[in-house]
Amino acid sequence: MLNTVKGVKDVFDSDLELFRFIENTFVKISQKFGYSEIRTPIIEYTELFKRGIGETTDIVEKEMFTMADSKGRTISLRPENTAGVVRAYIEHGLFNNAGLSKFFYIGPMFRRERPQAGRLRQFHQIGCEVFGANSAMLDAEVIIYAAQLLENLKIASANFEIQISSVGCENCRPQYNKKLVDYLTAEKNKLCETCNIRIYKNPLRVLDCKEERCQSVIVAAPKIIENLCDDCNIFFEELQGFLKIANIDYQINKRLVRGLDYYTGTVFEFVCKEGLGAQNTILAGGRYNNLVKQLGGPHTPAVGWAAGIERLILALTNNKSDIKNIENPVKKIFIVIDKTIKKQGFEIFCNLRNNGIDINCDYECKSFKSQFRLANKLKYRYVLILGEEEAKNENIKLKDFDCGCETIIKLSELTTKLKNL
RNA sequence: GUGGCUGUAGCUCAAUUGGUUAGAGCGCCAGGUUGUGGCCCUGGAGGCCGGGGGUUCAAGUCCCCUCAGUCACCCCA
Repeated sequence: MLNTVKGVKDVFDSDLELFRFIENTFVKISQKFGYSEIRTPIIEYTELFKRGIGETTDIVEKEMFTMADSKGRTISLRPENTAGVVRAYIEHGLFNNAGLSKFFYIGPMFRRERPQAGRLRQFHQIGCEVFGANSAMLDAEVIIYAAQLLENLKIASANFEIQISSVGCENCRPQYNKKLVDYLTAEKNKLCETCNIRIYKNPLRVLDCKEERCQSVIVAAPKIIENLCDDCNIFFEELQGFLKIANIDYQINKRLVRGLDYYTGTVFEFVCKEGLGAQNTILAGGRYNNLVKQLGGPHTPAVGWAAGIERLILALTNNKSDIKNIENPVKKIFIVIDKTIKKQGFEIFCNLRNNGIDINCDYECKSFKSQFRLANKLKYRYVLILGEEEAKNENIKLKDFDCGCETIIKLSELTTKLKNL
């Protein structure tokens, strides 16, 4: 039997309802916050991700789906969307537009990882990117925007924690990096194997290690947040002030590290407290002031975040009572047609639909019993009955399943009667 | 990429120490008189027991490989 590719999923029925609920909610809030949608291609030249995300990151090093096109250039399925949006921003000269560029996006991303709870090879993200301002006020707004999204998705704030930090800028990060590497090198025999490699490859990530033996070293390690330059310190203080004004509860996580190279300054994560297993970050992002320039555009400060739709679904199906808030369209009219008068039946069916009535039937004109059973199973409330008698008398019977009562309606009055139900 | 657990009808699961035509519940389809749902009865369809190889007189059951799912590591949304 043919089945789906490993780590990907078909989405339908109630899962799809949840997808739509999240996407629709996100679009609504995005408009409120002044964001406009951008849709970039799912494939990009591999080089974009190498230069954007960082050549030594795990994502680029071993998780991308990459293939050669017929002319020998390599293209990859996007593993995230920031690089693509930045590329579009530069390619279309959007930096010439007045004011900020505020984008939101929705779409599939691809990463070749071993699937597990909250982690798929094709997963879906919603996210945003804002270009053109280096401002703590903006960073605060971006976090408020995310918090409001979760609130509207009915994910209780008690269920997640907002962690913030700063990873410094081009002025303070190199100095800190050196300090950290010196410290880690001195303590290297206390560290686990992978961390010993990390010291040289990506020292910041050591701080994120969960190995027992590394913990004592990590606790005493110099923290970037305590080694920021004046500008970064002021910026981070300012951000916290704005968050307080907006009544956003947050925690400073001194060990917060993002896995993508492009982050500078503010970073944050929304971490779910329970129910998501090991993959408990539902939303994450930060500032990346150098990426636009690095990819060939003018120096343009920027900030953004992304959230995994599948993880949001896990988070919101945790407290099941809240899912009821998703409105289901009420199914109303089902028409039962006698098989001897299919033609009249089909004509009435089409007319009603053309007149804006939501109507369904079984298309096979099976036994009345069977048609009624189907209408009931599909949760219709009203059933129109078109039998030989009704057809002869130019009328039709309407049955209300709720009360079981039936009324006869003249065909000429049918549409208006149904509209008033 | 590494490790643990799992893999029997559409779904949730049974199947004694290896032993005949692999079962149940739910779901699906049909019928329970002549044109009527929900409850209830009756009947029916539907399984290469994930795939391949091996041990055995005999394998859903034991062994190996493989694929998939799942959880964790790792990484990240």
